[in-house]
Amino acid sequence: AAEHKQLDATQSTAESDWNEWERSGRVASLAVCAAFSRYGNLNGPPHFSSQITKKPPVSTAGPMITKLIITKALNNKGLSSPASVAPVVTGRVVTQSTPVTPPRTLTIGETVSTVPQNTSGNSKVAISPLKSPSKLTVVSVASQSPNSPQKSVTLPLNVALGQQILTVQQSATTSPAKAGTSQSTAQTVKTVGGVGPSQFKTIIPLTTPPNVQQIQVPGSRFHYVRLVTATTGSTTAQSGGSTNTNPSIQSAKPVMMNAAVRMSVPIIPAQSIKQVVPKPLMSAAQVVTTSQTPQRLIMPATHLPQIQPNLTSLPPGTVLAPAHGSGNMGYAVLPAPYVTQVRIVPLCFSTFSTATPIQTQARLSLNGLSTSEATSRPRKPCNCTRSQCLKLYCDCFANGEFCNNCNCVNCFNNLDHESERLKAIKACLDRNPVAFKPKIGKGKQGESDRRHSKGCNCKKSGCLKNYCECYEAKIMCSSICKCMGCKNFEESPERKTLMHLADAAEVRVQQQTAAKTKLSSQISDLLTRTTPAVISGGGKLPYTFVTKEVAEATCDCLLEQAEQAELTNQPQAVAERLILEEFGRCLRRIISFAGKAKTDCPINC
DNA sequence: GAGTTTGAAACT
DNA sequence: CAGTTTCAAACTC
Repeated sequence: AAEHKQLDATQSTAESDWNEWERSGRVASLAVCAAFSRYGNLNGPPHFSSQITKKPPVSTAGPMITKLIITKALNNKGLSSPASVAPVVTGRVVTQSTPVTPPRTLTIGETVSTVPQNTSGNSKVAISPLKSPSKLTVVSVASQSPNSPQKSVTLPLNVALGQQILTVQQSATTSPAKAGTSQSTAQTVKTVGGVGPSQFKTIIPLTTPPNVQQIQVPGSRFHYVRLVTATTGSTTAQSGGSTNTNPSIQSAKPVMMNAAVRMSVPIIPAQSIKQVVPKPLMSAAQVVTTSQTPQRLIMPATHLPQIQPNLTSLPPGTVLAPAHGSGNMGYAVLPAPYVTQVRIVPLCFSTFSTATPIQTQARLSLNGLSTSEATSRPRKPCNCTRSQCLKLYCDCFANGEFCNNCNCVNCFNNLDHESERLKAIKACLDRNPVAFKPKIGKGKQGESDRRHSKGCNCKKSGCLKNYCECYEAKIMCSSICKCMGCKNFEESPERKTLMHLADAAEVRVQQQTAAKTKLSSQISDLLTRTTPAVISGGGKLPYTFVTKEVAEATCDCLLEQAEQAELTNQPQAVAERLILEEFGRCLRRIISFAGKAKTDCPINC
């Protein structure tokens, strides 16, 4: 309670910026994934492990914390069984034997439980995409107890908005005997706020120190946070759990993003992770209702603006008390950038120790790429030299991000200087409670255009250079600007000229980029295809004629054979033979034309 | 790449 | 709150 009071004192001056945080995409789009336990083995790339920087995993006999990853569009590759997908219904906690029922909206304090029939000891958590309900990913996990029932949880991530509020908690002391009758043995999914299924947030319990991993997703400008919480001190988890009867659980594939967003989320056994969440900016907390119970984080699944007003109006740091009878947990709301920072070290170095501090922080493996390589929201590296990156001069700091791959000198904007960083954040908020609020927001009510929240103060640039924050944000100056000689208004001819020039330049850059890419591809292709051309008497070998077009045509032929075989219900062996024969014919044709080309072209072109 | 200009942030 | 200083990005050469 005392802590809450303190939080209240510091945050009470801050306006409710939650919506702004979300609008800016700086609040964690919370990735949810589920139910890790001592036997959990959501295996990501085996050579990676999150490095906990502050606290080791805590063994607890208390309520099991379920780890969730809400992802965007997903595919269902890596499913242990297609059957796991079919019965999945969003919005419910279901057992594998639970028949399909429509999603429903749950309210805080409400517990929806299903009675597990199966006590195989494995849980399956189906994770639905944020925006595409048509694709699901099921991540196999194991429950804490080897005897705990098999479950599937499908998170009702919304089709269009993906605003979800979910709480998933699971009893740690599930026994098979009780599993069939007790609600405490079932996972509980709560939708806070009691709104329609289109709007949710994600609530992650914090009863044990969760490990939060910040994930940057290619193609997404949102931050994702993955929570991985150690639930027991058992060391058997890393060996995969001897009592796990479902081998597929051991081999669950990383969650894959589909379409443009392809991301492999390495999911690591909780026990192998030695990471804790850096303390959130608790000085900015606000106690809504006091509670002596553990706190939880509330983080939105996406940044989308149409979020539940009753929750989104809460400022970061808000602590919510639970509804009576809903369990003994409070909730805290905070912006993701101040939640955590991730460190990943290869397992080959060490699983638990010797963090490689800054170099590896905030990098997660995304299909083999580090986030710095894969992120689609490139942030310019800062070059701060004197501010230690702890003042708003630093763009990274101002954006609530840790410095990563920057060129800064004497940087304190990292986990190694977390206390200084938190002090600096507090100082900034003391000076300006909305210091971290995006400067570019919606205008007044009724105004659809974006506008600078404070307005600019330009004097010499005419607000037509990037010195001007309005111009830089590609918005026009407004009445609240105090600029002099402003030319950044709708009818300004200078502005129009600049815009045209900028557009033309952008087109040129795109064209050049495309040309470079094509050229690079062609060179690469040429290098791989022509290397052996000098042998064999100076003539090109036939396979050097396998151009992309030829390869595609060949594939078409093979596919056609496959389809024919399928249509005529040929056995697989026959189908394979047909395809191989077709492949042989294709090769013969290529060789034949290659020979002709050699004959026809005396200069060996 | 070095030096200059600019305006926001920080300070007084 | 206004004036000044500091700072890092934008810009120019």
